[in-house]
Amino acid sequence: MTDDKYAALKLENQLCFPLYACSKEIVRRYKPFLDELDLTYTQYIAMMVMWDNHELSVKELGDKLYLDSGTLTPVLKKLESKGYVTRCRSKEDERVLLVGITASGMDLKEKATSIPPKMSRCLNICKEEFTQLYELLYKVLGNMEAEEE
Amino acid sequence: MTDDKYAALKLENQLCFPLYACSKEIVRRYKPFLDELDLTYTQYIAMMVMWDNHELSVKELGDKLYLDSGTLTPVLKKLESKGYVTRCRSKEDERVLLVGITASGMDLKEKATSIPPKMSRCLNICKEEFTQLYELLYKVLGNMEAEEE
DNA sequence: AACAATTAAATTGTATAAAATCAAATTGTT
DNA sequence: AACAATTTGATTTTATACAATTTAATTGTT
Repeated sequence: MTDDKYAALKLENQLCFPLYACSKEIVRRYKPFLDELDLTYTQYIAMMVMWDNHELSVKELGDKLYLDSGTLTPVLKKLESKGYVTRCRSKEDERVLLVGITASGMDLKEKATSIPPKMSRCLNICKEEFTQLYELLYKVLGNMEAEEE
Repeated sequence: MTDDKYAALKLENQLCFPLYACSKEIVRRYKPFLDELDLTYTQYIAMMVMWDNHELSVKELGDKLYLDSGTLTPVLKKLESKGYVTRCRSKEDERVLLVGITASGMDLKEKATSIPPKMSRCLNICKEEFTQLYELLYKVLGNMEAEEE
């Protein structure tokens, strides 16, 4: 019964499903912590990139986050309305919209330092498992990107 | 610089991010295959459960898929409109909405058998890595569920 | 210089997701 | 039986996501 012709169509034999479920669950666990900063998960990972890069284009941000302008435009407008980032066209190329971090946005980084340790406790996995999972996920991501050739 | 006080806030040191990105990318890879069946990814995993269970409540379906009625109600109405499932209240308990699979819904299973092998090629990972990743993901899911106590 | 091709964002439309609230039905307690 | 508490699904609201289209700007070619 486990190797019938339909075995590959069972939910419990999928890799995509635990990935999908795990991703959603983790985002859900972040919510109470992120609520304290008044950030959503998408806004949080966007801010993470901004904390490290200070200024970059929507395109560059999208490449790092695997998100396109359809998703990023409203997220960035929200972050702008909260005063964490600025949005202005590049002088060199008017097509490019440069996203810059504000002083207030940099201040938020300090408050955010409490989040990673809280989430670590939530995941409750050891260092070896973290590394294994991390490497496998980036390998799969790499495989898929390579496929686009 | 890698172990400064902000290291844990870098995107490349997160586990959540490759999980989130990987999940989205995989769902995106499914799209062209699922388009042939006129199913979205969420509809596809819902059908997977239906192919195996034939009839169950929205609650039971939600428990299996980690989704609540807010997400499932529109998905199931769509699947009903396509003629793949039926939706009717339980005679024993009128609060319960039973989802049942139709003959047309079962027929779809045959067409869907082509999908798993296509996705396998897309992921391009060996059996050992598949198993490792699978087990790590279910372990994390289990840890998070256990935490709810 | 003229203009086709390309590129970057924004917009539009469809489908998720999750939290919060609501309504109806059922169960437990007295 | 009366009624409070619980359970189930639907609805509403907010925020993603992504495909497809549009607009504006830039680049490449002749």
